[in-house]
Amino acid sequence: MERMEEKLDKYEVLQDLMRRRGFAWGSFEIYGGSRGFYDYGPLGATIKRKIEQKIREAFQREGFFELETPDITPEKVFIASGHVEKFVDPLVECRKCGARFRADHLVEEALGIDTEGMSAEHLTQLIREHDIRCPECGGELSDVWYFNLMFETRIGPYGDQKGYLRPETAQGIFVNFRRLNAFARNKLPFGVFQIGKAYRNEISPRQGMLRLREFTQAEAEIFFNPNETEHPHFDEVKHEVLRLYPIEHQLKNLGMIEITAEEAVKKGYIMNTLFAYYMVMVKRVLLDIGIPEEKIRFRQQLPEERAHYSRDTWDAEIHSERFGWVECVGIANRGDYDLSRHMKMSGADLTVLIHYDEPKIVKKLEVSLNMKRVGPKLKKDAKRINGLIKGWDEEKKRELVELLEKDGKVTIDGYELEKDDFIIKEVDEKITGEKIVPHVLEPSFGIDRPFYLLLENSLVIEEDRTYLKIKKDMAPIEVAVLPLVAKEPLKGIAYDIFRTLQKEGFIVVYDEKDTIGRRYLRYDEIGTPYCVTVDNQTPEDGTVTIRDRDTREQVRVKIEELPEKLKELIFGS
RNA sequence: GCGGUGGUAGUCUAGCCUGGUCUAGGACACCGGCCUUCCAAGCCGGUGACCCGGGUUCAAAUCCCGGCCACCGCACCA
Repeated sequence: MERMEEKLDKYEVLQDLMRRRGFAWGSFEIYGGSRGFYDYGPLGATIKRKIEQKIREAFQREGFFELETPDITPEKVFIASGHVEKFVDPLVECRKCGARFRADHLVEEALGIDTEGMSAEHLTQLIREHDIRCPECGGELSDVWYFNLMFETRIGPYGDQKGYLRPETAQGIFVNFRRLNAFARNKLPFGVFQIGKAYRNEISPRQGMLRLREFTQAEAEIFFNPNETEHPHFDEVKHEVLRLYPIEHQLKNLGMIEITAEEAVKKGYIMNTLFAYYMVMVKRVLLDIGIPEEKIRFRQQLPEERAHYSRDTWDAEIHSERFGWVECVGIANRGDYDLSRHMKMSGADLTVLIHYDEPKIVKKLEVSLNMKRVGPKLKKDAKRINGLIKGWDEEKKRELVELLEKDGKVTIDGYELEKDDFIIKEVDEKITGEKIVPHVLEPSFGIDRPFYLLLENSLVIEEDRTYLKIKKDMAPIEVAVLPLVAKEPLKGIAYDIFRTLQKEGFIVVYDEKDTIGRRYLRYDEIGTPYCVTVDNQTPEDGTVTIRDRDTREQVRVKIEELPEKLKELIFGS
């Protein structure tokens, strides 16, 4: 009970801190606010950019290409992607008590049947036929309607084209596949990423920043040959230990396991080294952002949890004192779902030619009519039937030849044809490669959730101070320069140091207000890792002190050495 | 969306039940000044609020209705 209060306390303290010191708060405050939207203040926006930058750098280290595509997207794209059909919940309302339910869940429960893909009309019909009633009050239920979680809009002044705000950034990458593939010079695998906004009209957003209607994602789509699922650099990461929570362990309540990436693949927990490689990458990015290792785990999604496009998904979850394990990154095997769907819908060729090491020589039957002989017989139909035969596949041609060998004749389209009516040749065909639809592995980072969880995990409440023990290079203000007292010559010297550090590229502030202790705590609270203090010794020997946020200890350094020293301390370089 | 509780300066809160004495009080924070030589010291001065919209009433922070937002429970979370 006491612990519960502490947790609530910490959450309250953090919410207060985020608002008061300019990290983040609910949007549109002066008009009463709107659920599911959050603003990033000056310090929050800085941290958010730093998180994005860490992810960007990680993707770039893998050689991925960055892309930027529109938020507003024509309907066709999401018909192809399945979002128009599948990104919906069938809802039903009780006419008596007004309670709302998932219609499919009610029907499944009442009749024990699979409702996957059923229309609203069908569900309504089933509810009427079997007189399914409100589980709360027994009242009559309304008709079923589908609620799509995408925000709709109209493109153009006459509303001629329907559009949606994208519910994921991924589709912008898939629809650009031909150009991206050309950019990659037709060579798999390659990765493309996009950092941008996505929108979901959540039925009931709650939990602060954890379920937003507009949020930022960093998604990478790795296009690979499904026959080549080994990552060439897996050796570099194979000893990394991952904390896994596989499906089976969830179903049988077996708890989590800690296992190296290599063992996880060997024992079949993770399907291949390609998948495992990117799980390690995701873990390292989260560590780089400053999430403590013990707060990270990978949970495999249960089949019924998976999105419509997913064959297998592992979520990187971060532990929150307040909310438990929170999904922050999804790593999904999307197979060829998206490219195949876009290929069908648009007619574009989204395949890649996979070259064989050596061209394959394949024996191939060429069968056609001997027009000289059959022409007079078939007259007008000769050309048509010839085309028909040429278009047959290998198997059908073989059958034809066998029949001719056996019977000496065959009937096609009402005409009886003899062996000599055909020209049959066996030729060698050189095949240089094979066209495949690439498969996709997708590590998809949320940005807002790690942002919140980074702050929550960084917040330290002590007897005499509350401070953000945020990873030093993630701090929104990296250095504060403080004259011990607001008097010359200390003020002037401090201000000069401030300008120098600013020009050196630090995010730095100058502050002379209030007593020194108060200022230290002011910067501790927003996570500033170092305060540079100009004291009475400074005018004498040109040294200042650097105070450490976490230990409160001070070291004295020469002013000229400050930029170098601070870079080393903050960025470790 | 449903039900419950709530919404007073940047933050926490007094006042609300029992309408007027509220020109809305306090603390912290913030701004200006004085003082101040290392971890939230002190003094002086200052800025700043009744969530929004209706209604009842001579009179509404206070009572009633609707909306919005927050928290809790339910439902939802591809």
